[in-house]
Formats: sequence, C-alpha cells, structure tokens
Amino acid sequence: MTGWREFDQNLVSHSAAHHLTTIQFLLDEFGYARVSDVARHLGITRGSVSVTLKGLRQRGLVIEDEHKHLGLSEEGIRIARGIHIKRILIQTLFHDILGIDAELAEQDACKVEHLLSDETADAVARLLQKIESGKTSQQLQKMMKETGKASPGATSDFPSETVQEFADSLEQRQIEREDETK
Amino acid sequence: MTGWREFDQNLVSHSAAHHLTTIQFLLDEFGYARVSDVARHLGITRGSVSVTLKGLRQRGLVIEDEHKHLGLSEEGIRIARGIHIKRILIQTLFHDILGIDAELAEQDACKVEHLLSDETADAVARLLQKIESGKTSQQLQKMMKETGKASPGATSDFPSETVQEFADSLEQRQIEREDETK
DNA sequence: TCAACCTGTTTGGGTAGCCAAACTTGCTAG
DNA sequence: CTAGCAAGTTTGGCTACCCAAACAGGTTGA
Repeated sequence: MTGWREFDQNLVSHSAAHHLTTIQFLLDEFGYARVSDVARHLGITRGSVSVTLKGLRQRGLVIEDEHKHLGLSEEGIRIARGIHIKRILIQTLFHDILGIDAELAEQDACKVEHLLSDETADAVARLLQKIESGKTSQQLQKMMKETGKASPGATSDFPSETVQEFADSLEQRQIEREDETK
Repeated sequence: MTGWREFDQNLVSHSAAHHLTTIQFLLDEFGYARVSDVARHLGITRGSVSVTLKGLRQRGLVIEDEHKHLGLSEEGIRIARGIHIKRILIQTLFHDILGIDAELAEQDACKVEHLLSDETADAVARLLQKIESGKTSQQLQKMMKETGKASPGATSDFPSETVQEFADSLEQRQIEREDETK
C-alpha cells in the first residue's frame, strides 16, 4: 500500500479548505469577513477560528487589514477557488449524472473536494462538458436520468447483493489486466 | 454550512478503514494477519498499529486468537467489505469512465472511499452497470474513451480557464434552480 | 461616564493519529 | 541452556483539531 496516507500531506487540510472557502464566500456575499463571521458560518468557536487563521496567516494564505477584516492572498484565492470549483464539479457529477439527491450530493462533495487530484477534477469537467454540449445521444440523456432511481426491490443496505457481485467482477477484471501488463 | 464536519463522525476513520481492509487483505492473501504484518503493509510502526487495533478490538470489529492472529468480527467484515467495494467502484469510475491513469485513480479512490455515502456508491454501481450491460450507444463508448485525453493545448494548471468558466456556469444554474424551488 | 455587549485572543483540556524507544514474551539456533 | 531475535505493548512526545472559559479592547446606549 503505497501512499495511503497522502491525504495528510495535501496542500490544505479539510479544515483549512473550509476556512479559506468560507472567507471567499463571505467576501462575495457581504463584502467583508471577520473571525466571528467565519466561526458562525462554520459552526465552531471564535477561539478555534482565531488559532487556525493565525496559522493560515503565517502561511501567507490569509491577510488581515487594520480593522480585523480578513482577506485572502493571491495564493489563498487560488486555493480557495480550486477547492470551490472541485466542489461544484463533484456535486454536479453526483447530482446530475448519478442522480443523487441535491443535499446528499453537496454533503459528499464537501467531504472529498479537497482530496481529489487536479487531474480527476479536470476529467470530471471534461465529461460534464461533453454531456453538456449536446454531443450526447438522447439515449444517454435518458439513461442518465434513470440512473438515479434505485433498481426495483433494492434494499437500503450497502452493498446490495448485485452490487457486491458486480464489484467482484470489476475487481477480477482489474486483476486480469494487471496480469497482462507484466 | 450545515454539517461540513460530518466526516469525523463517520462509521470509521480513514485510518481505521485501512486497518480493517488490510486485515481482510492479508487474510485473503496469506491466510493470517498479525500486528507486524498490518504495520508493514500500512507503512507505520507496530506500536501505532497495536494501539489502533486495541481500539478496534474494544469496538468489536477486530478479534484475536490465542496465537495473536488477527481476524474480523462479522461487523468488521461488513465494514471492510463495504469500504473495499466503494474503492473498486470509485476507482473504476475514475479510470474507466473519466480516463484517469490507473495509479492516480487508485490513489484518489483510496482517499475518498470511506467518505462516500452508500447512496452515492450505489449510484456509481448502477451507472457502471448500465454502461457495462451494453445499453450504451457506440457513441457514448467512444465519448467515454476520449474523455480521458486532455483537450489540446491544456496546461498543467487547475483550473484551466475553460474549466473555470464552465464551473461558474454550473454554479449559476444551480443557484437559479434553487431560486425556482422556493 | 460607564456598564453591557460584541469581537478577538489566549490558555488549558480532550481526542485522534503518528513516531521512537524501552520493555516483555516466546521461540529457536547454537 | 541460553543468547538473540522477532513480535507485541507501553510510554512520552508531537501535530492537528476542537471546545470552554478567562481575558482584553472597542462601541454604544442610557
């Protein structure tokens, strides 16, 4: 298992990602952002935000003016924007393509947004754009819409028996392909 | 921002997920699993594994026989299997559909496997199965294959300008839909 | 003016993980 | 029989988060 712990050497942590995107959101929405605003928006205490932002200031991602109003450095903006876009892309993938309920799609997207590689995010964008741009058959459109509905008789467990079997077959094929390669 | 911190009240943490799936893997592969084996496989020290597994034993997910050989309880097996299947599904989605390089697809899948909701994983399975089962047009098959290739002239930055604009338009539409709803 | 309030910071405490290093155990090769 | 090694555990230390509570400054209304 190489690199199963890559996650903790990411550019920014889950927490930092949310601090940055929150500041950007507040700036867009209200024109300013203070420690308390960030804390309220994230649902954590001012103290926690204060400490976290101290770190982000030291890393040069967050800046502060004389009135304690927060802002993002150029790099902070880049990072926040990247994460935000990933969130939108994943959310759209889950909601529009997989048919996941909007709220759950947002929740899942929020959990993984800062973990996905740029390459994967880019690929999601390309797929969505292709589907978008009408290069898609009627058939696919219809199929995509149906994807969201559970198969008749599906239970609430995961994995269902069919999913289990399907995943097994996927894995088997994967192993075979690896064998071919060598 | 409701529930941006859901991640830390998941069934199992990223670390625990890997401990469980590693035990399952070692059992399948070698017929036994000991603390040292798990440690070697995960690339961390025996001490860390020892402590973590103590917790998982207390939670009833991991069991141990008189020879210090590890095993999984019924619930442990269920959890490990669920995570493993999610990994396979996501990896396949990224590799086969999005065209992401196999290694990166595995790495990304590994980061998010334990975070995705059952519903989303199920939906991924349904989508893959539909594409699989030949209900898909030739056109889509072709499209899927092309998706992996970056557009000509694409740079190595994320997000590219086009992706940026595309994501903006997605977001705009999302907002409009929300407005309609209320 | 000054008390009440809002804002921000600091500090002590807690959990989750990781490591290194010191032990304990038990097996095995001389 | 025993020295040595491998396996497992414990402990102290570290980072990254979170909270609660104490504290410091500025604003504002009475």
